[in-house]
Amino acid sequence: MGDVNETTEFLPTTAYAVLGLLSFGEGLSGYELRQRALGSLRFFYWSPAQSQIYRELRRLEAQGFVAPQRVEQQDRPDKTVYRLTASGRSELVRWIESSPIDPPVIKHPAALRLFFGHVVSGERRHEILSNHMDNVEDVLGELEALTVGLDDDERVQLARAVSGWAVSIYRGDLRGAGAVASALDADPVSMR
Amino acid sequence: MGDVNETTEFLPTTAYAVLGLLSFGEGLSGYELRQRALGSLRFFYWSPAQSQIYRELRRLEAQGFVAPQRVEQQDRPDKTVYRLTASGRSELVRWIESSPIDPPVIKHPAALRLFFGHVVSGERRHEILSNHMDNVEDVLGELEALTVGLDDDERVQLARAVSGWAVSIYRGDLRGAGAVASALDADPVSMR
DNA sequence: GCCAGCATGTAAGGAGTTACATGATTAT
DNA sequence: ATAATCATGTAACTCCTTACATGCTGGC
Repeated sequence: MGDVNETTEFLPTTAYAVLGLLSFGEGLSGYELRQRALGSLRFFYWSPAQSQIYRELRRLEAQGFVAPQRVEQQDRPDKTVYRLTASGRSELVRWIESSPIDPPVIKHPAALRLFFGHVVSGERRHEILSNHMDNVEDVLGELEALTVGLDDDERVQLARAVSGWAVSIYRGDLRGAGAVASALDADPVSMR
Repeated sequence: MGDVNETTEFLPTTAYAVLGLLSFGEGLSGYELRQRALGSLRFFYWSPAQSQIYRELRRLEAQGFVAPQRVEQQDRPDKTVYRLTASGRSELVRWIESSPIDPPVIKHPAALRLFFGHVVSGERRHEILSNHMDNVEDVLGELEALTVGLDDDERVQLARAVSGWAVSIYRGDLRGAGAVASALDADPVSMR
Protein backbone atom coordinates (compact mmCIF):
# COMPACT_ATOMS: atom_id res chain seq x y z
CA MET A 1 0.00 0.00 0.00
CA GLY A 2 1.95 2.98 -1.25
CA ASP A 3 5.66 2.49 -1.30
CA VAL A 4 7.50 5.10 0.64
CA ASN A 5 9.89 5.46 -2.25
CA GLU A 6 12.57 6.59 0.12
CA THR A 7 15.29 6.86 -2.49
CA THR A 8 14.46 9.41 -5.11
CA GLU A 9 14.41 8.25 -8.65
CA PHE A 10 17.39 8.67 -10.91
CA LEU A 11 17.83 8.69 -14.63
CA PRO A 12 19.82 5.86 -16.21
CA THR A 13 23.56 6.08 -15.68
CA THR A 14 24.13 6.94 -19.33
CA ALA A 15 22.30 10.20 -18.79
CA TYR A 16 24.67 11.18 -15.99
CA ALA A 17 27.65 10.17 -18.04
CA VAL A 18 26.50 12.69 -20.65
CA LEU A 19 25.86 15.38 -18.04
CA GLY A 20 29.24 14.66 -16.53
CA LEU A 21 31.04 14.99 -19.84
CA LEU A 22 29.35 18.35 -20.30
CA SER A 23 30.25 19.48 -16.79
CA PHE A 24 33.74 20.42 -17.89
CA GLY A 25 32.24 23.48 -19.51
CA GLU A 26 32.61 22.65 -23.16
CA GLY A 27 29.63 22.45 -25.45
CA LEU A 28 29.66 19.10 -27.21
CA SER A 29 27.73 17.54 -30.06
CA GLY A 30 26.36 14.02 -29.94
CA TYR A 31 29.18 12.92 -32.13
CA GLU A 32 31.80 14.50 -29.89
CA LEU A 33 30.21 13.03 -26.80
CA ARG A 34 30.60 9.64 -28.35
CA GLN A 35 34.29 10.30 -28.96
CA ARG A 36 34.80 11.40 -25.37
CA ALA A 37 33.07 8.30 -24.07
CA LEU A 38 35.21 6.11 -26.29
CA GLY A 39 38.33 7.93 -25.21
CA SER A 40 37.88 7.82 -21.46
CA LEU A 41 34.69 6.41 -19.94
CA ARG A 42 35.19 3.24 -21.88
CA PHE A 43 37.99 2.15 -19.56
CA PHE A 44 36.00 2.16 -16.36
CA TYR A 45 32.47 2.17 -17.51
CA TRP A 46 31.54 1.25 -21.04
CA SER A 47 30.68 3.11 -24.15
CA PRO A 48 27.12 3.51 -25.28
CA ALA A 49 26.01 3.07 -28.85
CA GLN A 50 25.92 6.24 -30.84
CA SER A 51 22.14 6.11 -31.17
CA GLN A 52 21.84 5.88 -27.41
CA ILE A 53 23.69 9.15 -26.95
CA TYR A 54 21.28 11.04 -29.20
CA ARG A 55 18.39 9.44 -27.40
CA GLU A 56 19.69 10.58 -24.03
CA LEU A 57 20.35 14.06 -25.36
CA ARG A 58 16.72 14.32 -26.46
CA ARG A 59 15.53 13.24 -23.04
CA LEU A 60 17.92 15.57 -21.22
CA GLU A 61 16.84 18.46 -23.39
CA ALA A 62 13.18 17.71 -22.69
CA GLN A 63 13.96 17.80 -18.97
CA GLY A 64 15.85 21.05 -19.34
CA PHE A 65 19.16 19.60 -18.23
CA VAL A 66 20.96 20.46 -21.43
CA ALA A 67 20.44 23.25 -23.95
CA PRO A 68 21.13 22.88 -27.68
CA GLN A 69 22.98 25.47 -29.64
CA ARG A 70 23.43 25.39 -33.39
CA VAL A 71 26.98 25.83 -34.58
CA GLU A 72 27.60 26.51 -38.23
CA GLN A 73 30.83 25.21 -39.65
CA GLN A 74 32.20 26.01 -43.05
CA ASP A 75 34.70 23.20 -43.27
CA ARG A 76 32.45 20.48 -41.89
CA PRO A 77 28.75 19.71 -41.56
CA ASP A 78 27.01 21.99 -39.09
CA LYS A 79 26.42 20.56 -35.69
CA THR A 80 24.30 21.03 -32.61
CA VAL A 81 26.31 21.34 -29.45
CA TYR A 82 24.74 20.88 -26.06
CA ARG A 83 25.58 22.78 -22.93
CA LEU A 84 24.84 21.91 -19.34
CA THR A 85 22.13 24.10 -17.83
CA ALA A 86 22.06 25.16 -14.19
CA SER A 87 19.40 22.58 -13.40
CA GLY A 88 21.37 19.97 -15.32
CA ARG A 89 24.34 20.68 -13.11
CA SER A 90 22.22 20.36 -9.96
CA GLU A 91 20.87 17.07 -11.21
CA LEU A 92 24.40 15.78 -11.78
CA VAL A 93 25.40 16.93 -8.31
CA ARG A 94 22.34 15.28 -6.81
CA TRP A 95 23.29 12.02 -8.45
CA ILE A 96 26.89 12.09 -7.32
CA GLU A 97 25.88 13.19 -3.84
CA SER A 98 23.11 10.76 -3.18
CA SER A 99 23.05 7.78 -5.52
CA PRO A 100 24.28 4.53 -3.99
CA ILE A 101 27.83 3.47 -4.82
CA ASP A 102 27.34 -0.09 -6.02
CA PRO A 103 30.21 -2.56 -6.20
CA PRO A 104 31.92 -2.78 -9.58
CA VAL A 105 30.70 -5.31 -12.11
CA ILE A 106 33.28 -6.96 -14.27
CA LYS A 107 32.22 -8.47 -17.56
CA HIS A 108 35.17 -10.68 -18.26
CA PRO A 109 34.77 -12.82 -21.39
CA ALA A 110 38.06 -14.65 -20.86
CA ALA A 111 37.45 -15.57 -17.23
CA LEU A 112 33.94 -16.72 -18.00
CA ARG A 113 35.15 -19.04 -20.74
CA LEU A 114 38.02 -20.38 -18.69
CA PHE A 115 35.67 -21.09 -15.83
CA PHE A 116 34.10 -23.65 -18.14
CA GLY A 117 37.43 -24.53 -19.70
CA HIS A 118 37.26 -28.19 -18.75
CA VAL A 119 35.27 -28.86 -21.90
CA VAL A 120 38.04 -27.69 -24.24
CA SER A 121 41.68 -28.51 -24.84
CA GLY A 122 44.61 -27.12 -22.92
CA GLU A 123 45.75 -25.44 -26.12
CA ARG A 124 42.53 -23.51 -26.38
CA ARG A 125 42.73 -22.56 -22.73
CA HIS A 126 46.16 -21.07 -23.30
CA GLU A 127 44.99 -19.37 -26.43
CA ILE A 128 42.15 -17.70 -24.55
CA LEU A 129 44.56 -16.49 -21.91
CA SER A 130 47.14 -15.08 -24.27
CA ASN A 131 44.46 -13.55 -26.42
CA HIS A 132 43.05 -11.84 -23.39
CA MET A 133 46.43 -10.65 -22.18
CA ASP A 134 47.08 -9.06 -25.55
CA ASN A 135 43.77 -7.25 -25.23
CA VAL A 136 44.64 -5.94 -21.82
CA GLU A 137 48.09 -4.82 -22.94
CA ASP A 138 46.37 -2.87 -25.68
CA VAL A 139 43.99 -1.27 -23.22
CA LEU A 140 46.89 -0.33 -20.95
CA GLY A 141 48.63 1.25 -23.91
CA GLU A 142 45.58 3.34 -24.71
CA LEU A 143 45.24 4.36 -21.09
CA GLU A 144 48.88 5.41 -21.12
CA ALA A 145 48.20 7.54 -24.17
CA LEU A 146 45.20 9.07 -22.46
CA THR A 147 47.18 10.04 -19.38
CA VAL A 148 49.92 11.59 -21.45
CA GLY A 149 47.32 13.48 -23.43
CA LEU A 150 46.05 15.25 -20.33
CA ASP A 151 47.81 18.50 -19.62
CA ASP A 152 48.63 19.67 -16.15
CA ASP A 153 45.52 21.73 -15.81
CA GLU A 154 44.01 21.51 -12.37
CA ARG A 155 40.67 20.47 -13.81
CA VAL A 156 42.10 17.19 -15.07
CA GLN A 157 43.59 16.08 -11.78
CA LEU A 158 40.65 13.80 -11.15
CA ALA A 159 40.64 12.47 -14.66
CA ARG A 160 44.29 11.60 -14.28
CA ALA A 161 43.72 9.96 -10.91
CA VAL A 162 40.86 7.87 -12.25
CA SER A 163 42.92 6.81 -15.27
CA GLY A 164 45.61 5.62 -12.89
CA TRP A 165 43.01 3.72 -10.96
CA ALA A 166 41.92 1.94 -14.12
CA VAL A 167 45.56 1.10 -14.82
CA SER A 168 45.82 -0.57 -11.42
CA ILE A 169 42.78 -2.67 -12.14
CA TYR A 170 43.99 -3.83 -15.54
CA ARG A 171 47.40 -4.57 -14.12
CA GLY A 172 45.76 -6.69 -11.44
CA ASP A 173 43.99 -8.53 -14.22
CA LEU A 174 47.26 -9.14 -16.01
CA ARG A 175 48.91 -10.40 -12.83
CA GLY A 176 46.03 -12.78 -12.21
CA ALA A 177 46.09 -14.02 -15.79
CA GLY A 178 49.76 -14.82 -15.44
CA ALA A 179 49.08 -16.80 -12.30
CA VAL A 180 46.35 -18.75 -14.05
CA ALA A 181 48.72 -19.56 -16.90
CA SER A 182 51.33 -20.89 -14.47
CA ALA A 183 48.72 -22.93 -12.64
CA LEU A 184 47.53 -24.49 -15.87
CA ASP A 185 51.07 -25.44 -16.80
CA ALA A 186 51.94 -26.83 -13.40
CA ASP A 187 48.84 -28.92 -13.04
CA PRO A 188 47.24 -29.75 -16.36
CA VAL A 189 43.49 -30.10 -16.33
CA SER A 190 42.17 -33.09 -18.16
CA MET A 191 39.46 -32.41 -20.66
CA ARG A 192 36.05 -33.71 -19.93
CA MET B 1 23.92 -7.50 -51.22
CA GLY B 2 24.00 -10.43 -48.86
CA ASP B 3 26.32 -10.18 -45.94
CA VAL B 4 28.90 -12.87 -45.86
CA ASN B 5 28.19 -13.44 -42.19
CA GLU B 6 31.60 -14.92 -41.73
CA THR B 7 31.30 -15.43 -37.99
CA THR B 8 28.63 -17.92 -37.13
CA GLU B 9 25.90 -16.68 -34.90
CA PHE B 10 25.97 -17.27 -31.19
CA LEU B 11 23.34 -17.17 -28.51
CA PRO B 12 23.55 -14.44 -25.88
CA THR B 13 26.25 -14.99 -23.30
CA THR B 14 23.72 -15.76 -20.59
CA ALA B 15 22.74 -18.89 -22.47
CA TYR B 16 26.32 -20.15 -22.44
CA ALA B 17 26.66 -19.29 -18.77
CA VAL B 18 23.73 -21.62 -18.15
CA LEU B 19 25.16 -24.35 -20.37
CA GLY B 20 28.49 -23.94 -18.65
CA LEU B 21 27.00 -24.30 -15.19
CA LEU B 22 25.33 -27.49 -16.36
CA SER B 23 28.55 -28.81 -17.90
CA PHE B 24 29.80 -29.99 -14.52
CA GLY B 25 27.37 -32.88 -14.79
CA GLU B 26 24.82 -31.93 -12.21
CA GLY B 27 21.18 -31.43 -13.11
CA LEU B 28 20.08 -28.04 -11.85
CA SER B 29 16.77 -26.23 -11.51
CA GLY B 30 16.27 -22.62 -12.52
CA TYR B 31 16.39 -21.66 -8.89
CA GLU B 32 19.63 -23.51 -8.30
CA LEU B 33 21.19 -22.02 -11.42
CA ARG B 34 20.45 -18.61 -10.03
CA GLN B 35 22.23 -19.54 -6.79
CA ARG B 36 25.27 -20.78 -8.69
CA ALA B 37 25.43 -17.62 -10.72
CA LEU B 38 25.20 -15.51 -7.58
CA GLY B 39 27.85 -17.60 -5.90
CA SER B 40 30.50 -17.59 -8.58
CA LEU B 41 29.81 -16.00 -11.96
CA ARG B 42 28.84 -12.79 -10.24
CA PHE B 43 32.47 -12.02 -9.46
CA PHE B 44 33.75 -11.99 -13.01
CA TYR B 45 30.66 -11.67 -15.06
CA TRP B 46 27.38 -10.56 -13.52
CA SER B 47 24.28 -12.25 -12.33
CA PRO B 48 21.17 -12.31 -14.42
CA ALA B 49 17.72 -11.68 -13.01
CA GLN B 50 15.88 -14.80 -11.99
CA SER B 51 13.28 -14.35 -14.71
CA GLN B 52 16.05 -14.22 -17.27
CA ILE B 53 17.33 -17.64 -16.25
CA TYR B 54 13.94 -19.25 -16.79
CA ARG B 55 13.65 -17.50 -20.11
CA GLU B 56 17.01 -18.86 -21.25
CA LEU B 57 16.12 -22.34 -20.05
CA ARG B 58 12.99 -22.28 -22.21
CA ARG B 59 14.99 -21.23 -25.22
CA LEU B 60 17.73 -23.78 -24.60
CA GLU B 61 15.15 -26.50 -24.20
CA ALA B 62 13.47 -25.49 -27.45
CA GLN B 63 16.85 -25.78 -29.16
CA GLY B 64 17.48 -29.16 -27.61
CA PHE B 65 20.52 -28.01 -25.67
CA VAL B 66 19.08 -28.92 -22.29
CA ALA B 67 16.58 -31.56 -21.24
CA PRO B 68 14.13 -31.12 -18.37
CA GLN B 69 13.54 -33.79 -15.77
CA ARG B 70 10.88 -33.62 -13.09
CA VAL B 71 12.14 -34.28 -9.59
CA GLU B 72 9.60 -34.89 -6.87
CA GLN B 73 10.58 -33.81 -3.41
CA GLN B 74 8.69 -34.55 -0.25
CA ASP B 75 10.34 -31.95 1.92
CA ARG B 76 10.20 -29.13 -0.58
CA PRO B 77 8.21 -28.08 -3.63
CA ASP B 78 8.91 -30.32 -6.60
CA LYS B 79 11.34 -28.96 -9.12
CA THR B 80 12.38 -29.37 -12.72
CA VAL B 81 16.06 -29.96 -13.13
CA TYR B 82 17.77 -29.46 -16.45
CA ARG B 83 20.60 -31.54 -17.84
CA LEU B 84 23.02 -30.72 -20.61
CA THR B 85 22.35 -32.74 -23.76
CA ALA B 86 25.07 -33.92 -26.13
CA SER B 87 24.23 -31.17 -28.60
CA GLY B 88 24.15 -28.66 -25.76
CA ARG B 89 27.64 -29.67 -24.86
CA SER B 90 28.82 -29.28 -28.46
CA GLU B 91 27.27 -25.86 -28.59
CA LEU B 92 29.10 -24.84 -25.44
CA VAL B 93 32.34 -26.19 -26.87
CA ARG B 94 31.75 -24.37 -30.14
CA TRP B 95 31.29 -21.12 -28.25
CA ILE B 96 34.41 -21.51 -26.15
CA GLU B 97 36.42 -22.66 -29.15
CA SER B 98 35.39 -20.04 -31.63
CA SER B 99 33.75 -16.98 -30.11
CA PRO B 100 35.96 -13.90 -29.97
CA ILE B 101 37.59 -13.09 -26.64
CA ASP B 102 36.62 -9.47 -26.16
CA PRO B 103 38.44 -7.20 -23.72
CA PRO B 104 36.87 -7.00 -20.27
CA VAL B 105 34.34 -4.29 -19.56
CA ILE B 106 34.36 -2.76 -16.12
CA LYS B 107 31.24 -1.05 -14.84
CA HIS B 108 32.70 0.94 -12.03
CA PRO B 109 30.18 3.22 -10.31
CA ALA B 110 32.75 4.77 -7.99
CA ALA B 111 35.29 5.61 -10.70
CA LEU B 112 32.58 7.06 -12.94
CA ARG B 113 31.36 9.37 -10.19
CA LEU B 114 34.86 10.41 -9.18
CA PHE B 115 35.69 11.18 -12.78
CA PHE B 116 33.09 13.93 -12.47
CA GLY B 117 34.02 14.62 -8.87
CA HIS B 118 34.94 18.25 -9.46
CA VAL B 119 31.29 19.19 -9.02
CA VAL B 120 31.10 17.90 -5.44
CA SER B 121 32.94 18.49 -2.21
CA GLY B 122 36.16 16.80 -1.16
CA GLU B 123 34.24 15.14 1.66
CA ARG B 124 31.88 13.47 -0.75
CA ARG B 125 34.80 12.37 -2.90
CA HIS B 126 36.36 10.66 0.07
CA GLU B 127 33.06 9.17 1.05
CA ILE B 128 32.65 7.65 -2.39
CA LEU B 129 36.11 6.17 -2.21
CA SER B 130 35.77 4.66 1.25
CA ASN B 131 32.30 3.42 0.43
CA HIS B 132 33.68 1.71 -2.62
CA MET B 133 36.62 0.23 -0.78
CA ASP B 134 34.27 -1.29 1.77
CA ASN B 135 32.33 -2.85 -1.07
CA VAL B 136 35.44 -4.35 -2.57
CA GLU B 137 36.61 -5.67 0.79
CA ASP B 138 33.28 -7.41 1.08
CA VAL B 139 33.59 -8.91 -2.38
CA LEU B 140 37.08 -10.14 -1.56
CA GLY B 141 35.74 -11.75 1.60
CA GLU B 142 33.06 -13.57 -0.38
CA LEU B 143 35.61 -14.68 -2.94
CA GLU B 144 37.76 -16.00 -0.12
CA ALA B 145 34.81 -17.98 1.19
CA LEU B 146 34.16 -19.33 -2.29
CA THR B 147 37.73 -20.56 -2.69
CA VAL B 148 37.70 -22.24 0.69
CA GLY B 149 34.40 -23.86 -0.18
CA LEU B 150 35.92 -25.62 -3.16
CA ASP B 151 37.33 -29.02 -2.34
CA ASP B 152 40.47 -30.38 -3.93
CA ASP B 153 38.63 -32.20 -6.65
CA GLU B 154 40.40 -32.01 -9.99
CA ARG B 155 37.27 -30.67 -11.64
CA VAL B 156 37.39 -27.48 -9.60
CA GLN B 157 40.98 -26.60 -10.45
CA LEU B 158 39.83 -24.14 -13.06
CA ALA B 159 37.16 -22.68 -10.83
CA ARG B 160 39.80 -22.10 -8.18
CA ALA B 161 42.20 -20.54 -10.67
CA VAL B 162 39.53 -18.19 -12.00
CA SER B 163 38.53 -17.17 -8.47
CA GLY B 164 42.15 -16.28 -7.80
CA TRP B 165 42.17 -14.26 -10.98
CA ALA B 166 39.17 -12.28 -9.78
CA VAL B 167 40.94 -11.71 -6.47
CA SER B 168 43.89 -10.17 -8.34
CA ILE B 169 41.59 -7.81 -10.18
CA TYR B 170 39.78 -6.63 -7.07
CA ARG B 171 43.07 -6.21 -5.26
CA GLY B 172 44.29 -4.06 -8.15
CA ASP B 173 41.16 -2.01 -7.73
CA LEU B 174 41.85 -1.56 -4.02
CA ARG B 175 45.42 -0.56 -4.69
CA GLY B 176 44.30 2.01 -7.25
CA ALA B 177 41.64 3.37 -4.92
CA GLY B 178 44.26 3.88 -2.24
CA ALA B 179 46.44 5.79 -4.67
CA VAL B 180 43.53 8.00 -5.63
CA ALA B 181 42.84 8.73 -1.97
CA SER B 182 46.46 9.78 -1.41
CA ALA B 183 46.42 11.92 -4.53
CA LEU B 184 43.28 13.71 -3.38
CA ASP B 185 44.82 14.42 -0.01
CA ALA B 186 48.12 15.60 -1.42
CA ASP B 187 46.63 17.89 -3.99
CA PRO B 188 43.12 19.00 -3.13
CA VAL B 189 40.82 19.62 -6.03
CA SER B 190 38.79 22.75 -5.83
CA MET B 191 35.12 22.39 -6.39
CA ARG B 192 33.65 23.92 -9.46
C1' DG C 1 35.53 8.98 -58.46
C1' DC C 2 35.62 6.97 -53.97
C1' DC C 3 36.51 6.31 -49.30
C1' DA C 4 37.06 8.10 -44.65
C1' DG C 5 35.56 11.05 -41.18
C1' DC C 6 31.94 14.24 -39.53
C1' DA C 7 27.17 14.53 -38.02
C1' DT C 8 22.49 13.04 -37.13
C1' DG C 9 18.99 10.30 -37.11
C1' DT C 10 15.17 6.09 -37.51
C1' DA C 11 13.52 1.39 -37.12
C1' DA C 12 13.38 -2.98 -35.20
C1' DG C 13 14.44 -6.03 -31.98
C1' DG C 14 16.75 -8.19 -28.21
C1' DA C 15 18.38 -8.54 -23.55
C1' DG C 16 17.60 -7.64 -19.16
C1' DT C 17 15.18 -5.44 -15.34
C1' DT C 18 11.55 -4.79 -11.63
C1' DA C 19 7.36 -5.95 -9.84
C1' DC C 20 3.92 -9.02 -9.10
C1' DA C 21 1.67 -13.56 -8.36
C1' DT C 22 1.31 -18.23 -6.67
C1' DG C 23 2.01 -21.96 -3.62
C1' DA C 24 4.49 -25.24 -0.90
C1' DT C 25 7.31 -26.13 3.24
C1' DT C 26 10.22 -25.02 7.40
C1' DA C 27 11.47 -22.36 11.15
C1' DT C 28 10.32 -18.86 14.70
C1' DA D 1 0.54 -16.58 12.85
C1' DT D 2 4.09 -15.24 9.95
C1' DA D 3 8.31 -14.81 7.98
C1' DA D 4 11.87 -17.11 5.13
C1' DT D 5 13.36 -20.24 1.77
C1' DC D 6 12.22 -23.05 -2.16
C1' DA D 7 10.37 -22.91 -6.81
C1' DT D 8 8.31 -21.13 -10.99
C1' DG D 9 6.35 -18.07 -13.70
C1' DT D 10 4.04 -13.59 -16.18
C1' DA D 11 3.64 -8.71 -17.46
C1' DA D 12 5.36 -4.48 -18.46
C1' DC D 13 8.87 -1.85 -19.44
C1' DT D 14 13.55 0.21 -20.45
C1' DC D 15 17.84 0.22 -21.96
C1' DC D 16 20.70 -0.62 -25.47
C1' DT D 17 22.20 -2.69 -29.71
C1' DT D 18 22.59 -3.44 -34.75
C1' DA D 19 21.53 -2.05 -39.02
C1' DC D 20 20.21 1.18 -42.07
C1' DA D 21 19.76 5.92 -44.14
C1' DT D 22 21.21 10.54 -45.25
C1' DG D 23 24.34 14.08 -46.56
C1' DC D 24 28.34 16.92 -46.33
C1' DT D 25 33.47 17.68 -46.73
C1' DG D 26 38.32 16.52 -47.47
C1' DG D 27 41.97 13.66 -49.14
C1' DC D 28 43.91 10.09 -52.31
